[in-house]
Amino acid sequence: MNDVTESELQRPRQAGESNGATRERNEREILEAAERIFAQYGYRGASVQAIAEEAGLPKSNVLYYMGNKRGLYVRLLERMMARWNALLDDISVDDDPAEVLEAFIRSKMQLSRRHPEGSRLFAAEILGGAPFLQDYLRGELREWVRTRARIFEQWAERGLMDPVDPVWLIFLIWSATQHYADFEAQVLGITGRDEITDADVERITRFLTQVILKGCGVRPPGSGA
Amino acid sequence: MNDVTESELQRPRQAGESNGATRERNEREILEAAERIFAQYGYRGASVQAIAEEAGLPKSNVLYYMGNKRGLYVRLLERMMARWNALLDDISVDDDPAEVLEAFIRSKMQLSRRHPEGSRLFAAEILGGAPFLQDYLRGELREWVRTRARIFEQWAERGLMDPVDPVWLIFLIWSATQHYADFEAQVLGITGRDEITDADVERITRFLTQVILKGCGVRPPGSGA
DNA sequence: ATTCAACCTGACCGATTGGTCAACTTGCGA
DNA sequence: TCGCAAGTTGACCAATCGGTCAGGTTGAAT
Repeated sequence: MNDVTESELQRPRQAGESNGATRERNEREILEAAERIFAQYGYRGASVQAIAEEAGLPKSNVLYYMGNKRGLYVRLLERMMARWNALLDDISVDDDPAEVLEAFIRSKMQLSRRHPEGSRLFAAEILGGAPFLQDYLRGELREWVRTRARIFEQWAERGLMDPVDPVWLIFLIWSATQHYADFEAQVLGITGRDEITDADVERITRFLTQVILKGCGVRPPGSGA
Repeated sequence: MNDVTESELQRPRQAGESNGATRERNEREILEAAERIFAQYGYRGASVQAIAEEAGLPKSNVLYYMGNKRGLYVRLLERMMARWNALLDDISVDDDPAEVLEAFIRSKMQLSRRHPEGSRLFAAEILGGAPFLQDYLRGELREWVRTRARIFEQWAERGLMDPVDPVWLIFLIWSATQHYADFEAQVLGITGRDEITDADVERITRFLTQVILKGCGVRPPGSGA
């Protein structure tokens, strides 16, 4: 139909308002609310009405900004994928395995901690068979895993770590770090706490780093070449 | 109202049928179908209609047997809890840590493999904040974890393993083993396979056993006292 | 003062939701 | 042959679903 970018370039375009500020603010609040609701109930279980109430807006207004439920959901998934893709973006065979693995565990933990709803949204999508993420899993993410796996293998060849299957090692780290966001209710229920503190996250990070590094025969950082 | 057990004892009770066989068969098929649907869509996202179609029965028939959606869901959760409770039911401080940990990892992997839908159902429930499982998590399951954790601690005191936090160790094993059922779509998408075979499960089990045991300083089985 | 795009929203739509109910069939025991 | 509980199911209900739309308000630019 009409190319938005072009028409925006042709004319100043924003009237009836002091900027794109209203849109920006409302969209942000809708996205936040939707992330919570979708994470809690899944795609089908979440209703636009519930998202609207969470955002403190009429349902019509939510649909005005987001078009439809499906588009809103996909937009949230893409936002989360972008956050994930930014992780461990540049590692090389010449890096120190211990440092890289620790950085991976740490940044993954922080991603789950900073965006627990996004993390749960992702988990719910995959739990349901990943109907919207098939292409991403079989494309971008597969490549991401492959390149890292190759580096792990080379480390093993150089004797810097045990010859464990690198893909399953990545899955192990993924699952362990994901757990504290996705199954927060379980962790809290069993430990008897009422929230996970920053100190907890730090302890968990250290625990996972220690066990996983030792478990695949990587010497801890700073123990020389 | 009426005590079913008593009236069943007073009279043969089953008429209009050759046994309780019809009920048994239909209930089994409904439970199977419901497990799949609830696992895929979550409690809210699943519809009784969808469950009925999956079971090949009219919606009315499903409700005739199960009463209502909520009861059906709770029944499935309880069935899965019973399976979980049967796990690692009797361990002692005097057992070999390596053997116990390997048995734990192995039986947990097999539980997830044998009942992938039940496993995903459980995961979806917890992901949504465990609205139906609060009591279980804060009660039975907490005790289960505590008693095992105490044994791990004693092993550490005896120098049979590193002094790692036993609760987080249990969570690590839980999350790693759970992953292959819950995020099967992700594992398949990334590895490029179209199913997880028994051989895969065996390899993953060995990988996890090796890394986790080594990671917390447990000597592999058979290396003597 | 007029214009106009952005913003806002109640009313409404057909479809689907969980659940009820009454009428029906089935088939063994007496 | 008849009684009777178990089993079966289509019709129906109010509530909610995702989505549309017409008719409004707002406010900077002209």
